[in-house]
Amino acid sequence: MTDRHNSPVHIPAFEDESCTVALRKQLLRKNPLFQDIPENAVDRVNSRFRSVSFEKGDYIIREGKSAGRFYILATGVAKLFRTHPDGRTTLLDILSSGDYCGSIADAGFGPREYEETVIADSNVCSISIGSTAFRRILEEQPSVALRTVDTLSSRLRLANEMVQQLGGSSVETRVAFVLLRLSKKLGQPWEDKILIRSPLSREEIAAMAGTSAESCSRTLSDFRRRNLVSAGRGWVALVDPESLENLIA
Amino acid sequence: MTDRHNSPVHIPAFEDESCTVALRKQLLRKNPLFQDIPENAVDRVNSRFRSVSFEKGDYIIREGKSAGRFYILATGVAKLFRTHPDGRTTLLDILSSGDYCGSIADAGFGPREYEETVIADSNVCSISIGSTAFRRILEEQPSVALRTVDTLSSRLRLANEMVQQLGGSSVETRVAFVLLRLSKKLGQPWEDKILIRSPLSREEIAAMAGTSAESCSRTLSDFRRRNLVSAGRGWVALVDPESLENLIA
DNA sequence: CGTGGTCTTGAAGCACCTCAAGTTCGGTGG
DNA sequence: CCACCGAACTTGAGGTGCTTCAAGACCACG
Repeated sequence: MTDRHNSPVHIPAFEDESCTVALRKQLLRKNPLFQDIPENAVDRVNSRFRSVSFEKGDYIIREGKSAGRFYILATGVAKLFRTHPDGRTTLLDILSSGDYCGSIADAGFGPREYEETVIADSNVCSISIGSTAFRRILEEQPSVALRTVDTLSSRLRLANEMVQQLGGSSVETRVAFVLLRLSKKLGQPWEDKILIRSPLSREEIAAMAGTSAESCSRTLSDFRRRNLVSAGRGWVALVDPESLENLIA
Repeated sequence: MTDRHNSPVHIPAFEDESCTVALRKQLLRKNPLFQDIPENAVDRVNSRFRSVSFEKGDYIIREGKSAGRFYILATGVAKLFRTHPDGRTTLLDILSSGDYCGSIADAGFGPREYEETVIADSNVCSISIGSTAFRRILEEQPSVALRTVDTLSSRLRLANEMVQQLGGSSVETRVAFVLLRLSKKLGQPWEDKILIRSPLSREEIAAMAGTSAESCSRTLSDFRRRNLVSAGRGWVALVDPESLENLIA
C-alpha cells in the first residue's frame, strides 16, 4: 500500500533553471567556499570558472577517466558513486546546488584518475575549473583555502559516520540513517512531512545503505506501518524524523 | 596452528624514542603538510606547536570532549575510533608517525566536540596546536593549506573506499582489505613477509572490518591455510600481498 | 486500456553472528 | 627454568538476519 492518492510525483524535483551569468555569480557568492572574500574577488574567481550543463543521465565525472577538473553544482541533482569490480555500485552521496565534485589535487599529487563517478540525476548546471587553476585560487585567497579545509573535514566526518553505520548496524538502522541524512540535505516541507527532493528508487536507497533493494523495500514498508515515513514510487518523505533519529541512537 | 616458533612478538613495535627538539623539527620538515615551505618558515611554525607525550592507553582526544586542538604524531601508534551508543566501537584508522588528528575547524564552524576518540596504542610523542593558531598558519602559508587540502582529500578517498567495502563485500574481502591497508601504512619487511607494525588483536581487526572477532579469526585461519598471511597473538604479517589484492578486485 | 518498470511480499538458502568450550601462548612468580 | 595463570585465539554448533529468487501487485506511461 503506497500512499497513492496524494503522491508528490508531480512536484518537479528541480525546475530547469537556466544557468545565467547572474545566477552563476550568485551561486558563487552563496557557496560556503567563497563566503568570506570581498565582492571583487568573487568576480575574479568567477571569471576563471566556466559553465557546463548536463542532461539527466549524463556523466559529469567518470571513474577511470583522467582527473583534473573541479565542479560546483549550480542547479539540479547528481549521484556520486563508486563501482565494484563486479559491477555493483555503492552510492556515496547525492549532490545538489552548492556541492562540488572532481579533483582538487594536482596532477602529480593524488591519483591521475577519478575514483568516483558522478551522473546527473536531473538536468544540471555546473561551473567548472581545472585543478591547477583552482589551486592557484586557494593560494591567492587563504580564506577560500580555509573554507575548503572545513568542507573537506565535514565531508570526512560524514564518511566516517557512514563507515561506523555500515560496519556495526542493522539494515533498519542504516536505512533510517540514510533517509535522515538525505532529508537534512534535500528535505523540503510538504504536507506536514519532509519530502526528499530527489528521485529516489529503492535500489538507490539500498545502494547507499549497503543492502539489497528488497530488504530496503521491506524496511520502508515497516516504517510506513509504524507511521515513520511516507513513500511511493521514486520518492520518500519523513513523517516522524525524531523517531527515526531514535532508531539510530 | 599459529606460527609459534618464530614469532615477532619481541620485535619492539615502537622504540621509546624521546621527543627531542631536534626530532620534533625533523618531524615537521618530513611531514607532508610542511614539505614545500622554506626552512625558516618551518622554524616559525615549529615554535607555535607544543610537545605532548602520552603513555600507552592514554586518551589523546576523546569523543564528546570540547574540540579545539590539532595533533601531529611524532612517534608511536594510536587508534582512532568512534563509539556506538550501545558501546560497540568502530576502528577507523591506526595513526602513526606523521599522521594527525583533532580538529582544524574553528570553534564556530564545525562541531564543538570531538566526534572521534584517539587512544595511544604505545607510548606516543606528539606535537599539538590550537585550531585557531593552526588556521593562522594556513592563512600565512598557502602551500601548507594546499597540502592540508590534499591530505584531507586523500583521507576522504580512503574513507569512501571503506564505505564501499563495508557496504558491498564479504567478510573475507573486508578483512583482506583492512590487512592490505594497514600493511601499506605500517608494513615492515620481516622474514620475507610484511609485518604490520602495530599490536593488532583479532578484536581490533574485526572492529575495522565491521565483523566479529570470531569471524575474523576464522578468516585469518583460512588465509593462513592458503599461505596468504602469518599471524599470531597480537600480530599479522602478509606473506602474499598480491593474492590478497586479487581477493578484493 | 495495455505495457513495462518499480515496488511488494513470500519462501528458501546462506553467510555471518552468537554462544560456548577448548587450546595456545606470553607473562609472572615460584 | 619451570609451572601456572589469564588472556587471546581457535573452532564448533546453532540460530538468525539478510540476500536471493520468484511471483504478483501497482502505477505512470503510452
